Amino acid sequence: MNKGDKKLYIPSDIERKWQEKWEENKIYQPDMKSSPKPYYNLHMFPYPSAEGLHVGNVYAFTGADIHGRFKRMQGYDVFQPFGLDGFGIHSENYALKIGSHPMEQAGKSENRFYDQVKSLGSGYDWSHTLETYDPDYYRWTQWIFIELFKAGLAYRANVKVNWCPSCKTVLADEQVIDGQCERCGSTVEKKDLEQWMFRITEYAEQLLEGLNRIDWTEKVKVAQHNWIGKSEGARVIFRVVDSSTDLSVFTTRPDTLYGATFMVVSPEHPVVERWMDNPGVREYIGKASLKDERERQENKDKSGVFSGAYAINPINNQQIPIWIADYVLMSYGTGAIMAVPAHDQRDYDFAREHELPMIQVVDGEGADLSKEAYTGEGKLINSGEWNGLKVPQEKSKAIQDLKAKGSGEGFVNYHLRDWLISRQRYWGPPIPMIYCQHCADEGKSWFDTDDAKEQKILFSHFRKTKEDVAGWYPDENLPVKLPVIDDYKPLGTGNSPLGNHPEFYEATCPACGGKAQRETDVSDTFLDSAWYFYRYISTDNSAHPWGKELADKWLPPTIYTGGAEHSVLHLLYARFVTKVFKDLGLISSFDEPFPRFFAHGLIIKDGAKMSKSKGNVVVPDNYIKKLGSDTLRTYLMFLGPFNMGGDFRDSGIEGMNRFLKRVWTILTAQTLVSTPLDHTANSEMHQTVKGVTEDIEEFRYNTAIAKIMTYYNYLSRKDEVSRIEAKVLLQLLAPFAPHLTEELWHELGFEESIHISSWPEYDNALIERGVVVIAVQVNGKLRGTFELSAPKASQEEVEKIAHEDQGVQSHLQGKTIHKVIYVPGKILNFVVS
RNA sequence: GCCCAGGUGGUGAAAUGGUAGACACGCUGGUUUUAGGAACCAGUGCCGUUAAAAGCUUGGAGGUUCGAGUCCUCUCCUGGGCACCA
Repeated sequence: MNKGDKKLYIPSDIERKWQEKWEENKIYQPDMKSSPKPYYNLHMFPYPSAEGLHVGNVYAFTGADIHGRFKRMQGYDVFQPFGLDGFGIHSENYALKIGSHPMEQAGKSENRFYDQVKSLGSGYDWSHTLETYDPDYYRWTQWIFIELFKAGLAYRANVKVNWCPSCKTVLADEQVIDGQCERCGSTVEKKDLEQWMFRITEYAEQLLEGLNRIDWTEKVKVAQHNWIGKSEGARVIFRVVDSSTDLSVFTTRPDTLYGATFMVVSPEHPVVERWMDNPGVREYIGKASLKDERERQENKDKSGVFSGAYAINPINNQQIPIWIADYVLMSYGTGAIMAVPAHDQRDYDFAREHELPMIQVVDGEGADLSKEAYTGEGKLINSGEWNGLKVPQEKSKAIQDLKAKGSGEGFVNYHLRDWLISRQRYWGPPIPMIYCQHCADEGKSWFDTDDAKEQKILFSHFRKTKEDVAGWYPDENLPVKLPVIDDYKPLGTGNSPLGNHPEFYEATCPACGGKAQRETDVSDTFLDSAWYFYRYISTDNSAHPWGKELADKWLPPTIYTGGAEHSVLHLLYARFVTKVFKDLGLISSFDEPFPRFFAHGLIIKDGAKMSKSKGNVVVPDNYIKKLGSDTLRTYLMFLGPFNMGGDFRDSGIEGMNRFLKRVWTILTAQTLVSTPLDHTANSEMHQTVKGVTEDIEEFRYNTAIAKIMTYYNYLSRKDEVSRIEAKVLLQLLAPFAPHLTEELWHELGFEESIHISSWPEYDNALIERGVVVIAVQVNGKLRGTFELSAPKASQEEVEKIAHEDQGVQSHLQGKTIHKVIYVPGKILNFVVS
């Protein structure tokens, strides 16, 4: 290369070219069957927004791609797939909005999205793509539903669902924000509907325990921990006076039972029905049900009504009144509580409001019941034989006594609820179940069939579900295809649009052969995304969702990267499904899907989250066209640590483009020499390799890039750059700027791709510098520095030189030196007075 | 209220307890260019100064240490999540 044949860096000239070459040469396609060092580099697959690729997507994909490229150069057989999470309410709404059929729209979005992603130049294996709306994919989603059903983990229940009166549809919990519809802002109502549920609560303990064994971003683990929300306490049974009914409550403080002066049940509690005609009850229930979710959450006032009934406190046989109040939620615990106003602030407030008695049973420091409830620790008083117990430490004594009396037991309650899987929507995988009224009338279900008895089912283990599925049979002729219908708009009747299509729902009962009906709901799209990473490894397998042999080799994914916004839902569902697979024997070697998960940060724009409504969404296309994908990628990674995200600014991206141009120039505009490196050059190079290697390993891409820049700055000041220096510079930069480095790599004369070349090694021995700078401090303040050409010099020698320094001298003058601290090769501190 | 994550120049940010501000952006001056842009060179925490020196500086207050952005205690502020969870 001579100055004469200088060529300019024009990204559009090289990026497409290399992308095609890479695909042609299959450099990102490991041999799934025989790769000796499998490394499954997974990142969260996106929802293919019709607006196209978002710069936040680019950030997430690039961060994962850099990791993959780095591992590939380190000799791993990196499998990095890409796919689309295309089913769901977002896509459907968009289709509705623009008046195009979701299925048609999916095809368009798919093409556009794949094109855009390809223009990023990431190292994906494009022969293993998947889309959740592809029948070849969702047939297995349906298969999984059936597997869960057979295990007794899918059941039907009447539940309160979120209902948006304006959009006339059911919403998922995650689509309700502060009690309002995320799209139109209407206040969400509750509606009773019979729905399919997954018994995720059966796995609450396992899901909690597993968190201890996985290497995840800490805050995500904490979020899951809180979501599962384990609390340990007791279940206590209260007899209702003059009735054969019992009221069971959950409490974390059974030790304060002597202080229970009344009970409170939720207005939705079934027991309330029998008190409806007592004074004020019907009126209160009516008022409470008028309050919407939001009011109930926001108004923390303590309204309530006396039910007219009394209960017996099992520990002292005292009669206490039963109240009905909406501060007790039907959805947590048993929907009824024992109120201990002296030691629970909410009960305290309620007692004050309604002039109910209060008995202090815990005596501790700072207790002042005239002001507030005392919730701290202390000794029991007014508690009969429990007096003197240290609580809450010794609360197990209370549980023991309750158990002995037969009026309670230790109990663990979880915040986690079962997973509501039904959606009355069109754009999702149909739930593959068939319902037979005839069988239902006879109380029969699939669990009574010979089929069921033949299959080794776990039903007995998960008991209590059978009655919830009477009349239901799985349809194993998969896929149950989603038909193309024109009236796919949500009905708002609690029925899916498929419910208007007899040609879809009419079926034959697999058991009695009579007329039966297909389920017309589709499943939650979180089910699609709970297992997609299993499918990637064998997208063309038509006999099994993933294939045992490949699963043993490639699963679980070596690393998973994605946004922390999926901390709870997606990541929890995937863990649940995996644990079920393990219990069903579908997988054998692991029970956690993501042994390592790294949560990346969020890209914001001018200090604010990007959103369509704010009009500050950055679309990457133009940047790629104008400056190239390499510039955009490297710029995004330079913004800050990958786990922190960053603020997108136009001015910064130009700067990154200039840096890449300079790299281009230094390697094309001068002749590379092949003379051996001197001591300094070696030290600089090995130091850089070490630093960059360690930074990439830890996802500190920003400092890795800074170190590459520093190295470039060093090279640019040298009279001549050697071939080995150029080679290393390109290799270190290759994961960030794959096209530019590939082009220059070939200019250097290499035949094979830089991306499958071996990552440079470093030698610690060569890093040591010949000259070090020693900082001299007096009483901890910097007073001078000097160069030391013998880094191993003794303290005396160093002190001697330090004394010669003018600045140091002036601060030592007239002072007594008490102590000298020397950190070899770094710092010398005189302690004087 | 509870739980996370953060507070460092004009900006994004760096710093195994050891020279705070690496690396960039921006800005200033210069070279080059018909001009603009680009490229290259020099400078750039604050205060001060012709230039230095001295002084100040990691939200605030204490503490440990020869030495603290970093460790400890208290406190203020910002962002995010959960929230009448019994």
